Amino acid sequence: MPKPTFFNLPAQKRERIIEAAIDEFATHPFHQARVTAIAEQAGIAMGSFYQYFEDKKDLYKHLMELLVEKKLSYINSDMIKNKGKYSFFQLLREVYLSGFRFAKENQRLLPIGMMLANDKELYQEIYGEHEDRSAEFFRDLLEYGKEQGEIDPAIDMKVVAKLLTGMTFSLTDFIWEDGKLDLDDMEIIDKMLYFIENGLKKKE
Amino acid sequence: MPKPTFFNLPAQKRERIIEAAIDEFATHPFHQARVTAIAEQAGIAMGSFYQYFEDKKDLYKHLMELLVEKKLSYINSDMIKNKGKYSFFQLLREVYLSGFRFAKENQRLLPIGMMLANDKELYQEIYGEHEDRSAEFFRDLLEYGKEQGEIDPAIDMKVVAKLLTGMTFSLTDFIWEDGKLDLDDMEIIDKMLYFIENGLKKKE
Amino acid sequence: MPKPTFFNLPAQKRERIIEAAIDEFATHPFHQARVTAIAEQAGIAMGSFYQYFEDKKDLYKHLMELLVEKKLSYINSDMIKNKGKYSFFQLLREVYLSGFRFAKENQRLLPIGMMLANDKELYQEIYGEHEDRSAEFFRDLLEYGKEQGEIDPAIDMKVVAKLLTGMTFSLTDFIWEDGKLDLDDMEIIDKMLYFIENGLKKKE
Amino acid sequence: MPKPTFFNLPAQKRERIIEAAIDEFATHPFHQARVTAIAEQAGIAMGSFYQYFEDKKDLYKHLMELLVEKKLSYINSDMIKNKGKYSFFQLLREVYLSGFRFAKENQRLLPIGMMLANDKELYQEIYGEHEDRSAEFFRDLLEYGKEQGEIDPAIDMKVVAKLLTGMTFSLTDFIWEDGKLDLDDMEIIDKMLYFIENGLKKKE
DNA sequence: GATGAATGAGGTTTCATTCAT
DNA sequence: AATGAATGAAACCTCATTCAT
Repeated sequence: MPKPTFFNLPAQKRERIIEAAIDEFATHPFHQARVTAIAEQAGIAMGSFYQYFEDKKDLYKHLMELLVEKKLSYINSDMIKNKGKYSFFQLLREVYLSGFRFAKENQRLLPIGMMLANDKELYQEIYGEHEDRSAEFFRDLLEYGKEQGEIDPAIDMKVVAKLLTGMTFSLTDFIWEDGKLDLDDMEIIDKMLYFIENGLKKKE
Repeated sequence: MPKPTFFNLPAQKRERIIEAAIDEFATHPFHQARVTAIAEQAGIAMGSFYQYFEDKKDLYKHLMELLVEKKLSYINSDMIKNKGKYSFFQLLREVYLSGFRFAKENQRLLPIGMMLANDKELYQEIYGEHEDRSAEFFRDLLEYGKEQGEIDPAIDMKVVAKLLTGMTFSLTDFIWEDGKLDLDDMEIIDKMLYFIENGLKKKE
Repeated sequence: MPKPTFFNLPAQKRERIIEAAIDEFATHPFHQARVTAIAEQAGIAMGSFYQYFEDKKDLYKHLMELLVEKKLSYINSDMIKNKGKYSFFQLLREVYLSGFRFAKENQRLLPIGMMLANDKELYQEIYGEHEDRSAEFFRDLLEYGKEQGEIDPAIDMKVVAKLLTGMTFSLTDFIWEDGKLDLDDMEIIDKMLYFIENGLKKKE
Repeated sequence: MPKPTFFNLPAQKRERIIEAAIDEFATHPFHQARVTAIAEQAGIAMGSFYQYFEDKKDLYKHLMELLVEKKLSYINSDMIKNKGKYSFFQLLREVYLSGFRFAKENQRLLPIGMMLANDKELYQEIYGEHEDRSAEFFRDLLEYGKEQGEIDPAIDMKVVAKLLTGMTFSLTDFIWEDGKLDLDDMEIIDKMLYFIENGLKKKE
């Protein structure tokens, strides 16, 4: 929760600060990231920084919120809201697709999330104890697929929810290690789904 | 590479140092880990540390090598060497099983690998540019499965290799977040393989 | 000296500022006291503060003057003015009594004076080089007592003046450490004077 | 409690540090005193300071202990131990005399104690809640005087103990404001005691 | 006159690494 | 080879004061 001062800032300046922060946090793990560098790069005085934010962590948390918000905006929420009209596999495709699109268009942001994911101590401070949101999301989705009778009942929901989560990370990795793959978005997603679909769908 | 002095140390002392290092690196990201803490915990003088290692990173690299070595020792290498006698899915099962066993018996080590995986800067310094060993390994394995005619030819090797890698991370996560799953080892692995097998195997 | 702006302020606002200042200076030594805290508590903007006062010290000095003024108002000035009609010991009693009453009714203010008394650097800046007003006051009083023939001529004026001063501090301390003494005002004063009187009065 | 490192230092260096600390703390209230200044003046690196002391407060506490220790060494402990052989007033004289001697020979140290006495917050952190040691000491002494039948029974012990304490402060003040008094030590003490003795002694 | 953002010097503390014994 | 003290570059953060509206 940045201080009110921050939100009263002219949008342009606010943006400059956020950009600078992203640059720094994307290239350095939290404890290695320097407030000084951010202030400098944003063109503000050290003192001003602390007029906007409680401290380094405060800015970091804010950044995380922005990212989540941004990521959510990539999901075709129409589709999700009207679940009923779509098959489980269509929905899954949409989810992966949006994740992929987001990652592709915001490559700079990827490391930040990745780093946080691995600094458990920090992660807890920010999101509290509560468990992996991603896995939870997939479990709901799977549950839906089951209800629709699209999923092989022999499948273990818990295990697969976790696996699907792991796969999104793999997806991100493709982009991160960029250039090593010459397929276009749809293709990757479809190849992936082909595999998943076969793995999950009800056998007749 | 640690200095010769290190290897001349009585095994017991060497071990104490390694243990101390593991403790520290398992609980703190590289830059946050303190050499002082390691030396203290190992019961050696600060000065001695630098008689054994070039610097902090030197010790870290060494640690990584030890871990890889240890992990490899968990693989039923017999099976792998005599690939020919086994089906692709049997081999895959063996791979996951050994990975799982290692993780379960060395929970303390998991965070270290995880953290490294996400500090790309550090990762490169240690492993150079060369790409993900894990994915490479799976691609070889998949290739073998294809040759054996066990895998659906419509499957994209590159993509799936990456996915299989991602899944091993998910596996590790199960253990890390410990206690949240009430299945025993085999069961988890088998549920996972059931999904994978359906996804990959040749349709008739 | 506060700027004219300050004195043009509506009395109520002026008071709010003074109260806030007292609160801050009573709980923190001068250098530790924060202008920000005062402004905040008084409900004025940081910038306004500097429209009223030259700087932190300016406000502080002003505060001191107010306190002295307030303290003086506790003395039964009638009695002092008409010295001639009273015995030295009656006057002394009056002096201690008024000091005590002031302290008791303005406990909040005590620490401020105490702190200043011990920050010589600050003290000088405020009161200049000139010596302890309190001791001076007592010396005059003693002189009077001597003239009246009430005081043992063997007594050294300078020394005792200082001692009487020290005693007023002790008095203040009683109140500060509040509750540790179960006598009422008069009683304390009288017990104290009993001692002093015996110490000073002319032997026959 | 400075770190062991500090006590392992060559006496000379240790002393240089202590001297530097005294210089700084004698001229600035605790929060205003700068570690940098101390290190510089002592001729050690900033880092070294923190190898010797936990932090600024750690050094400060240590200093206080040294001072108390030093002050105690000024008391003619023989006399105190063999109370029985001396009259109350002789003992009192000894106490004031030693306090005076200490103050006179360690003028530099006086402000430190004074400042601490008025930073209640700090005082508590160092000496805990427990009440004024000085007053306690005098109460014991007075009790002794009473038992010996030397003190006017009408005297209130609590009140006078506090007053005697206040007087020691006055004494210190004489020295602090140095040069303003042209009597020699004994004389001051004796003049003071003359007053006190008359105040306290049993009337016949 | 009022506001509140902007500034930046300055302070404490941490820690990897070097040095001298 | 072992020790442990010495070093000093940063890093974060605070706050009195100035500035621009």
